[in-house]
Amino acid sequence: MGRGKVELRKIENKINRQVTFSKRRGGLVKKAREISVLCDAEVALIVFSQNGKIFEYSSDSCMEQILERYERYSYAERRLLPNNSDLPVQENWSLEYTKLKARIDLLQRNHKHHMGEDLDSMSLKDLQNLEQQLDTALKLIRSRKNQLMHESISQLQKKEKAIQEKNNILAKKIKEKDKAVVQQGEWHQQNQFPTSTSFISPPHPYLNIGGNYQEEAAEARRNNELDLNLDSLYPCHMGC
Amino acid sequence: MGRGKVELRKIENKINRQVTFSKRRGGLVKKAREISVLCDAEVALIVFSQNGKIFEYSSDSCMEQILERYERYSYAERRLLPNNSDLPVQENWSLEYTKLKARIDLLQRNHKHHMGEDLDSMSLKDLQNLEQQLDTALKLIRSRKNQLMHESISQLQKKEKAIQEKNNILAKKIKEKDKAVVQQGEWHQQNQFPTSTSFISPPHPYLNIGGNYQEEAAEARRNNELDLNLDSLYPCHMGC
DNA sequence: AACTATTTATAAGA
DNA sequence: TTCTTATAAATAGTT
Repeated sequence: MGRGKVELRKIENKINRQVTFSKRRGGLVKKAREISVLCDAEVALIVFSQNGKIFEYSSDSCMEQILERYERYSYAERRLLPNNSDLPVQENWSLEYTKLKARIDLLQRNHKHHMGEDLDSMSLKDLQNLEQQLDTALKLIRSRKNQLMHESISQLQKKEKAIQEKNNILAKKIKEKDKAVVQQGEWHQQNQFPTSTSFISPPHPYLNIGGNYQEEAAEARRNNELDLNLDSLYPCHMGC
Repeated sequence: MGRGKVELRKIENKINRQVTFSKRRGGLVKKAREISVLCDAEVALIVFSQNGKIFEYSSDSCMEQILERYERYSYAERRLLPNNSDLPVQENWSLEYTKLKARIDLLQRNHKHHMGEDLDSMSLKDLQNLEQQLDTALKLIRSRKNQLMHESISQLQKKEKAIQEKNNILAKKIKEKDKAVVQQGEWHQQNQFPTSTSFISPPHPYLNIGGNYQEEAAEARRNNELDLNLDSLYPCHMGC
């Protein structure tokens, strides 16, 4: 719009550029105000001119509030932000410091709101927003909690089943051994006075083996009891 | 620009408002891009639609960077002296920096958890804790929200009552005037044919006055209707 | 989502 | 910077 069509690229003439900036800045702010009024929208506009001068517009509520709202919203969208582990150079220290301080302020204010504090400064709309956000978060948290608990339960049930099976096997073996012992006893009775040879009977291997099995089974039962309370599983999740 | 001139105030029709928002949002972003390219400016634009949807534009560098620049600027502006006593005088800047970074990391992690993100790293106990915290916060937030709404309602009711009283007074006045008119009419009937003098009756003053009162009352009712929707009260809370 | 009559923004010139 | 003006661009109302 204007006497000539304009190409969308940097205006080379410095004076022209400055004049255009000045004019268009006014237009942009006007349009921002219009959309905010006409459509009841919340608008924040920040413009830095080429020579570092700042211009800003924000609808009804103050800029800080809109930015805070923005931070709240955009958090989900923003993935890992550039985590510059490299320390900035010495000359920028005070600037860096101020920047970090500001960021901490913002995060702390936000955190207070998430804790239900300092709500007096919030508008009805923001409150509804925050409510919805916390509600969603709470659902996610409860769902995750339930998931963990279900995992614990099913793990316990599996363990219980495994131990029960082991017990059954052990019990069966014991029975078999007992039967063998009884048969052995009958055989001994039948051969109580041997006719031709006298020898010292060695300690019967099966009896000892049987005894070992019984002890093992008892220990398994003890372990079972111990393992069947939740504590043994919690450390996986309770730690860290 | 458009078929008709548009007044600078909220578009009442919801559909229209939404359509206008959509169109103007596009235009606004386009203009923001244009000024940033043509004039080599840094621009950040954040728009929240009435129903809370977010739209953003930021020139070349990312939004976060511009906002940080803004924070830095506004922070510096707030404290007129950029290098004031708030800055630590330590020579050990790097330690200070690391500390702040750590604090930010902590706050950010915390915030994510409050948003229901990154829950996998949390233990069952931590989850239960967080759940309780959010639950408490949610209760506080809802309570504050309700308080605001109740305030709105009672304010509206007060307003309604005042207007109703005004209406009653107006109605009473009209009745009185009507009565006066009727009496006047009767008086005229009694003196319809004067015996001695003939004169032209002037337009009766009371008739006009009565008419004025009725108009006033009608207007009051119209104002009543206009003022009784919630929008007129929201700005008290919606703004900052 | 397109169209188009208008209004509005603004580039260039003064 | 500000004003003017021709013209490009945006958009309100309509289909």
